Order: sequence, then structure tokens, then C-alpha cells
Amino acid sequence: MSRDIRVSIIEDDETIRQGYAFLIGEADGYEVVSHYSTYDDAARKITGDKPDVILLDIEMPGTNGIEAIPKLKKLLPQCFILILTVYESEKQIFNALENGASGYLTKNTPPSRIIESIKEVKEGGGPMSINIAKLVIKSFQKNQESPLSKRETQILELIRDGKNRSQIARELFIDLETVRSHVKNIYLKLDVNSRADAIKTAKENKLI
Amino acid sequence: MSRDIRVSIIEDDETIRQGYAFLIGEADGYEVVSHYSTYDDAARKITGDKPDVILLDIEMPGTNGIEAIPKLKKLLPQCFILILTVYESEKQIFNALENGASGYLTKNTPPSRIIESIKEVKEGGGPMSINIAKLVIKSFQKNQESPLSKRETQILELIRDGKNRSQIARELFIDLETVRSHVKNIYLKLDVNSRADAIKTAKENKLI
DNA sequence: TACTAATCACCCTTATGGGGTGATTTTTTT
DNA sequence: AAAAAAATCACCCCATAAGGGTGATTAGTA
Repeated sequence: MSRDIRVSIIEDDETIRQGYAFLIGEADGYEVVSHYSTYDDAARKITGDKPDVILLDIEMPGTNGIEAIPKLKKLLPQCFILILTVYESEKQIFNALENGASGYLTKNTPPSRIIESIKEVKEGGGPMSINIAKLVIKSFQKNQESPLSKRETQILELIRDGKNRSQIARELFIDLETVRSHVKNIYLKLDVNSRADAIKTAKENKLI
Repeated sequence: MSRDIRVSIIEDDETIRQGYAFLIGEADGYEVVSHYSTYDDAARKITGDKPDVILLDIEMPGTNGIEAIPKLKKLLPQCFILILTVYESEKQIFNALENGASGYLTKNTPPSRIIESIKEVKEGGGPMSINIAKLVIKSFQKNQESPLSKRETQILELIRDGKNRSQIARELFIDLETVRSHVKNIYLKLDVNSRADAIKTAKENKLI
């Protein structure tokens, strides 16, 4: 059987930190190699700890968790980062994932699930709590009752991709003027008068 | 206590379909109200079944599962759709989620987890198997070793949003010429010479 | 039948996008 | 402290793309 999973914890709340450290340290197959109260604290020493997984809090004094992610990834490229936070802010979640977090759990997650998630993340899974998964799924979903027709949606997506009118015309095998016509209708429907505004409005309403 | 969760199954494999029907029907709190072998089969009658959750297979003769999602959503707007498939194709998953699927499980998911997921989805959760979650998370992650500088990445994101040079300049409080300069460097680094190509290349390499 | 979607046409003007070249200042890394 | 990288600004050029206005045809659908 393989060696223990080395876990490091970065969490500013003393009580919570000690709690996690105890909890995870007790579990079979896990070793808490270090715990820090802030990222700035951890920065200097954590490379020496060689953790496999870092439990990271978002709300912290100094460098916050989100900013800390890419820095930690740079210090420990092989290390997985599991976010543990109280908030379920959509923007924060996506930011964390974009920055390189491998999983995202809320603090109300039962201890057993947290332990399990550490193993999941180590083995290449991507653990998240139900509510987070829900947000993520929602972020994928397009608005079902779009005011835009199929063709218009298609053209707006090409505009979003930075394509210009003639590129779009070529790609869809239609005339340049037809593209213009569609774009005008898109602008009318979305009540905008520029590509940027159309993209912005469309994204806000999940039309694309 | 509340009434049973009404489940409908659309799956072309007779054995699997019967298996699921039995499995879920046996479970406490669940009722299988109908099962169909294809979407085209289901289309005419499923509205009458009033399911809360539809278990949907992707690989099917006739209208495939992905195409079926928006149609089902139109027939039963309040109904949740849970995808059950053998493949874990990234594109397929995102397509399904974009089209309105509420969850995504692979067929090797243990029956108990499937039953649990049906309840999760009914209660507004977004169940997915570990591997799917991993793919989804990966899709969010940016390439850590981007050739682009922070500023360049930032500007390329604004370009992706359809902003033009002066809009970008205004937004970042820098000169128009500075924006041009950055854009030129972006083009150099990505070896492209148009906005569209830059966006395309950047997305392919998860730079934005 | 009337409405929407999708297609194409021609008028107009401005500003944008992209190429070339070079320099200065600030920040970061060594 | 020195070197490298990032960020800033400047001025040359020109083709064309973008957006506004107005209108028409065809096909499909409610």
C-alpha cells in the first residue's frame, strides 16, 4: 500500500484549523505535515513540507486565498489545492477554479466527505459539494427562451469569437449583406449598437 | 412527508432500461412512471406521465439524447434531466449541460449513487460523477505557463469581449497606442495577425 | 392569412484594425 | 546593482470593417 497523503492546511481561524488538523491527522492514510494561519506565513516554508494536497481557506488576512492559489501552484506545481470556504459566491468559485484549484467545498461539508475529497483530489478527481456543482452546471446553461433566432445566436457566437463580417459570411456560406442584416436584427433585439455591447448583453442573459 | 419522486427513463437498451426501472421502482420514495426506448417514442406520451426527473441516455437511435434535451425541456419545463451515459466526452458533457441537463452521471455509477442523484437533482443540486466534475473543473482552468504577460492576457480578454481599442484604453486608463502595442505583442507571441485568430489560439491553449 | 426567419442589395461615413519602427519608464528577477 | 521583462507612449501608413438607413424576396409556421 502507498504512503500517507501529505496534507497542509492554510486557514486563519485557529479553532477551525486545529479542528481540521486533528480530524485529518486521525484519519487512516492521511498525514498533516503543516498548518499555517495565512498564505504569507506559509509562503516561506511550505515548499519544504512537500504536501500532496493543500486545504485552503479563501477569507484570510493578507494575501487572500484566491490570489494565493497561483502562487502556491508556482511553488508546488505537483500539489493539488482544495478550497474550503463558507461562501458560495459564483464569481469566487470560478475564480478559484480558473486559478488552479482542484476542488471546492463549503465548510458545512461533513468531515467524512472532506477526508474523502482529499483522496479524490489526490487521485485526479474534482470534488465539489452539491451546491457548487449546481452553480457550475448553471453557469453552463443557456437561456431557453432566447429572443434571438438560431441563426442570430450562431452569428453572435462567431462575433464573440472575434470573427469579422466577411469571415462569418464565408463560414456560414451566406452573403456579407445577409450577415449585416442579421447583426442589425441582433442589435435591435438586444437594444445595443456595437459588438461589445451585444456580447455583454448576450452573456448577461446567457444567450450565448 | 412528500409524495414519491416521479421518474421517467429514456434508454434504448432493453436490459439496462428494465434494470434501472426495477432498481428505482424498488427504492423508497421513487416511482417509475414510464420508460421509453427512444426520444421519438417518448415525445408523444411523456407529457402525460408528468415526471419530476427524466433519466436520459445519450446514445440512442433517432433523435439522440443531446438533441432531445431542449425538446424535453420545452415539453416539460419543470422537469429535471439527468444524463446517464457510458462516454465521458468533454464536448458531449458540455453540450448536454448547455442544453439544459441538470446532472451528468456515467453508467458505472453505483445504483445507490444514481438513486441519490435523482433526489439531489430534484432538490436543486447538480450531481455529477467524480470524473465529470474533474473534466468540468479542468475546463475552467487556465494554462499556468502562459506566454502572455498579465496585461496582455487582460487585454486579450477584453478583445474576446468584443471591445475595440479605444474602449480597452478607456477601461484600463492607458493610451490607445499602448493598447496597440500590447496587441501587437500578443500577435507576435501567439503567431497570429488578427483578433479572431488570437482568440482562437488563446482559447485552444486555455490562455483566456 | 399574417408573422417570423433567413436571405440579399445598395446608399452613406467614420473610425478601426493591422503593419512598421522605435523609445521611455517601471517592475521583476537574477 | 545589473540585466531582463513588462508596460507605457508616439507617429508613419492604408485598406476595410463597422454601423446606420431603407427595402425586398422567399420559405416556413402559427
